[in-house]
Amino acid sequence: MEPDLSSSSPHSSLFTSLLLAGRRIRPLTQIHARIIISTLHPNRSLLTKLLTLIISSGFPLYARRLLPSVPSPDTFLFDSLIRASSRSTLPLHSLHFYLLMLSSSLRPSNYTFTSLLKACADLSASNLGRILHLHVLAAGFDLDRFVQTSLVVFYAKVGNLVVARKVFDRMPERSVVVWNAMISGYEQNGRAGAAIKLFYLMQEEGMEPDEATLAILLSACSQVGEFGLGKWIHEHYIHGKNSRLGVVLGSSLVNMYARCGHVEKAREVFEGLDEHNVVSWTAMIAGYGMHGFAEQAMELFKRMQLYGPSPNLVTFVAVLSACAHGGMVEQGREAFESMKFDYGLIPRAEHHVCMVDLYGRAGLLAEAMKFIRDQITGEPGAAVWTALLGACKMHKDFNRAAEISTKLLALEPENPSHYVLLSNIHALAGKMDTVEEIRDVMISRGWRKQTGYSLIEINNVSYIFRMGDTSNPQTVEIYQYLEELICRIREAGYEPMTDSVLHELEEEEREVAVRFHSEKLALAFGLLSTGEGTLIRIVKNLRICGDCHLAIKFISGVTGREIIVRDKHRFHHFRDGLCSCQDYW
DNA sequence: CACAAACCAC
Repeated sequence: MEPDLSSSSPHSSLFTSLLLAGRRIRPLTQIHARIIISTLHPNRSLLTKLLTLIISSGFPLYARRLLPSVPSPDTFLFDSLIRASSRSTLPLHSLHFYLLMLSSSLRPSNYTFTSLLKACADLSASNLGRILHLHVLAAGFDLDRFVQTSLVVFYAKVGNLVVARKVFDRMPERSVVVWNAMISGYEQNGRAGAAIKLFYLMQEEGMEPDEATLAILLSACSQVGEFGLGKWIHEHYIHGKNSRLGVVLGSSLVNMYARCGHVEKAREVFEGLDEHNVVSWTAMIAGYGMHGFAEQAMELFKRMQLYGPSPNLVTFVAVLSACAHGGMVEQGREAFESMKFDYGLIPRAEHHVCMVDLYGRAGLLAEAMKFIRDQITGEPGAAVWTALLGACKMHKDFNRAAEISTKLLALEPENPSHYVLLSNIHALAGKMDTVEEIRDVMISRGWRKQTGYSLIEINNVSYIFRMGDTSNPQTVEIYQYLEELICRIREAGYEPMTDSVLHELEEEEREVAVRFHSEKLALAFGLLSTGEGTLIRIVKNLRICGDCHLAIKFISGVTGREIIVRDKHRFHHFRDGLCSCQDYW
């Protein structure tokens, strides 16, 4: 008898049950039982659907046991299993199905490779993906647009931007999706400038950006503080197109405004959204947190708990770090307990780091140690020790610092930033011989310190300053004005903090006096170029140094200007001689 | 016959 697919057939009723069951393992096992006891011939497409759903519900091993019962397996069966695995929480199983597919002498299709490459991308399985690239070539799918796009995504995700770009450049036709993949690849790997440059190329080639392009670009703007472009995207593409602002772009905008220093504008966009989800709430809370506005962050978090969606792990990173930066120890502790007991979330390493930071910044170093002992199962990660070491530096607890740095260097002996931190601590302790030793080690390993720069935007034009910079046409005036400012703040009580700062290897070259640090130059230029009362915004790529922080506090006092500096970690709002970070950073 | 690639918060 021909299989009857009309609504009365038993196969069809099983199919309907499968669709109803969805990705829930219990109803799926019941359907499996019905198939076994029914007198029907096993039906391949029915079993394909069943196995796919079983994998999607997280039981790939169950599916593997069932697989031999599928009659005359075909490419579509394996493609479905590979695809379901690649999107599951256990993407590695897709490789197992691929090997079974090959050993069944079935030819892979272009669909096979898109899923496999996605699995490799998500697993950061760089070698495996490269081998699969060879399989793509051997199977003759290297000209398939979908496969090429997957290759771009894969190479970008594992950080091999050169090869990703090579595949991208060789594509005869590029969809908006592959443009987005390549731009996103740069952005994800910290190459925001390259991402923005590729977007300009995309425009030149007449390719229209879509929502995803804009979301990626807004992230790139956030990363480097390119407020001009971010604002232009908002006005030109989002506002200008008169389309309603969805929650995805809305969250990107909230993040962009906050990370470019416009936290009130971020709030305005947030309030204007028709729809809020956990991402938009989290973006706004994180925005307040990074500016040191812990009260506003906590107020919003309370509102979210009352009227918004359930906070997730990322929300708690934002909440805990806001508490840490605002010195709100008790509220942070409560939030951490609430996360576990009210929301059933299991804290991860990043939450532990926030808690250590919370106690550490507040000077409760013993409490931080106790937290590590009691709350962290297994060996704490390097990030936890880094946070604690930072706290030791802040509170000048050199004995504890020595103990912790031993653990840290044992865990990650090849991380240059640990050596920078250690060198700074020894400099603070006045152990200049050790500072020299550490510096020699860094030089011998060929570790180069990042050079610092500061960006300032005036009348929609960005200006960049490096230490001791003389490239600006107004250099003479800038340096003169800076000297004058320093005289004025010295009269107000400022004392340069040269000794410790000169040894901060991460900061600008120590050969150059602290007074020519890039943020001071940018600030002097900003004050000269703008009128009385204008807010000054500066973006710095590294952390602001202690001396610049002190000097800018005084400058905000003597000039009556409000100054916002974004450094590598957070924002500093200087006003009337004080900073929003409360000297905690 | 069907199935594919990019997209916001730390």
